[in-house]
Amino acid sequence: MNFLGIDAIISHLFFGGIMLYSKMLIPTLREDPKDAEIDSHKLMLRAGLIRKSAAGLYSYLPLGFRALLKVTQIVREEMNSAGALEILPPFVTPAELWKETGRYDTMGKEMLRFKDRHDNEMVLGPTHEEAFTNIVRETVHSYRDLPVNLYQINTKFRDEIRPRYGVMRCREFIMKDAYSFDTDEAGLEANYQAMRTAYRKIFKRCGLEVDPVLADTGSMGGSASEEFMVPSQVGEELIVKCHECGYVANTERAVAHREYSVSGDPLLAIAEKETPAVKTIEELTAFFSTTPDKFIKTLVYLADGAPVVALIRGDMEVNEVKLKNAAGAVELQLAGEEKVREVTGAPVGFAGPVGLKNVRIIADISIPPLVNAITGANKKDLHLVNVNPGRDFKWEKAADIQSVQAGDLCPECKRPLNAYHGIEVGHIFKLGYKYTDAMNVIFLDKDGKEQKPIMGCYGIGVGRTMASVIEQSHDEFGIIWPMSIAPFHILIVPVNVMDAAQMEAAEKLHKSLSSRYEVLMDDRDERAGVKFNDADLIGIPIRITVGKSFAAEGKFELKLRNSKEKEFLGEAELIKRVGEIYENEMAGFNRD
RNA sequence: CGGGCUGUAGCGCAGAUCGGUAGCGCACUUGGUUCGGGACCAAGGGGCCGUGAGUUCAAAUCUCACCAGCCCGACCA
Repeated sequence: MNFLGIDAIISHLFFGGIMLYSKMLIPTLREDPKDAEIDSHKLMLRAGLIRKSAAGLYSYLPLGFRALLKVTQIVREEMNSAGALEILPPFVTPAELWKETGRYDTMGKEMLRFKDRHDNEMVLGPTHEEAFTNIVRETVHSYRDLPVNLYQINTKFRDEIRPRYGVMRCREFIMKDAYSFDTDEAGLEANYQAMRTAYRKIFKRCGLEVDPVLADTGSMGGSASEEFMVPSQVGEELIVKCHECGYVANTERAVAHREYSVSGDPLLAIAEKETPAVKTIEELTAFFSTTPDKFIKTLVYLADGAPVVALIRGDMEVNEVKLKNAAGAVELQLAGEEKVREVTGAPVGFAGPVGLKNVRIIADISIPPLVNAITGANKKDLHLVNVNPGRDFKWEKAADIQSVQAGDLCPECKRPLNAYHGIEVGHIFKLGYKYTDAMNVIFLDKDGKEQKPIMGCYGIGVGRTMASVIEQSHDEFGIIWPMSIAPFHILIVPVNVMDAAQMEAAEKLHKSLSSRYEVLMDDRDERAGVKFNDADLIGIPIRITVGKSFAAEGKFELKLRNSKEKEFLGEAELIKRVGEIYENEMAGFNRD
């Protein structure tokens, strides 16, 4: 074989050869499997792309595996051309690495730990910052070796509490993850932007519309971070977007523009007010005949086990991710009734910041400007009026801990924000020095001085990307694959395999098209209806039928999966037309 | 881990109230008729009724325990 480049070789290895439906394993299902809830999951099972082996564990069958490989190949090409280097580290990592950064204790149960026969502690990699940082620590010692951006396309395991939606959120999954190391922040910025651009190309080539949205950095740590979101009703993330100026952010970290008018009213004397069984903001608003923004809502949380009191204006909701970050906590949850009583001395509904002792208080930025506010008195059936922040209570920290919703104002241009659900298919982070510090990665700069590299990391859920494509591109009959990741480009359907002339023509066509395209031929002795229905289900973009029109006038029927039109063409015209369609579709994925 | 539900053939389900040793549709095998949108006829194969214990002459069915899976909440690509 000529040297064609790694990408061509990979394509050849996986996709070469003449493919017959009868020799494939495509176990299509007529009925929806009862466990599948969302369309992509149903269709992946029905079209014979995947089979489940246990909760959150799936096998990719031939058709699904081919599509998956197409996605990984696109990822690989774009990563390579962005200057990243592919490596293959082990899926199992020793616990010591995780202990170095402290994540062995902070990662939680989604990280599956086990011991080998020598009693060494091991981890099934849920992510690979430590492993990659370690490789760089061992191999990179000079600024001349930097920057590097290493990546893998490899199995990950996260012992999800609740796997669901098939391959969309499973426990074992394929992920592309890259880790960049730079000498300085400018270098990181360049790598980050290169990845951002590569990601847009990757998803575009997969036929997906994505939004890069501002995101929370979560347990990875770091400063800037963006998620690549596929808008979808089944998405598990809530995104707010401004159609005016383009501001897009995950609600976990979105901010809203708000006016905090400081009234010139004189501060009145604090006073108790009996409020028998009046607990919710709604009830209180009615009871005091005022508006919700006059109240200080007081919520008790447990941050890593210790109680934290969050204060927010009555007309707003606390965003727990923001609060968690403000509190510097790893885990955060609303405290139970007993804990509330313990901290405040009163039942739920009567908590307030005045007089609270020995507990951290985090106030939303909406709190300090309040004047003569109303809040719980930490006694049953009692509230306080004319409470003034600063005078009557203090707080450890004031931070933006408020939830942002559709209708709130854009922080950039002050127009109302819209909200939609999205599937997170990729995530890019600027990690900073978190890992290189913890693991003491050193290189010598030009002046021979010891420095630490600055890191970024960049992930793509490969299986999830594939599922998102199906979620976004299907109809009542089945999958509609984009040409770029379809398991085959062309499906040839001889209607009657017993008809020698038809079969001969179909085989000849199969041979001549196979040199340039991936062609599957449905040579099964099945009725036309069965073949057409399976064809629609598995969603190959180009369908060529050899049947009636061939018998009558020697013409092939050309139909595209994404259209209802049929064309009837002789062989030469057909081949030309297929070429046009293919080239045109593929070019479309690369256009800006 | 909390709340709700389900485990019977490869898939979808019935049978359970009323205990008597398992059935339907699809899929599968064979033969025939059919043949452009999930055909028909005939004959077949396939089940430790999730696991274990208990009650009983007898358990898919009643009791208890366990296991697994699904849905709703906290984790995330």
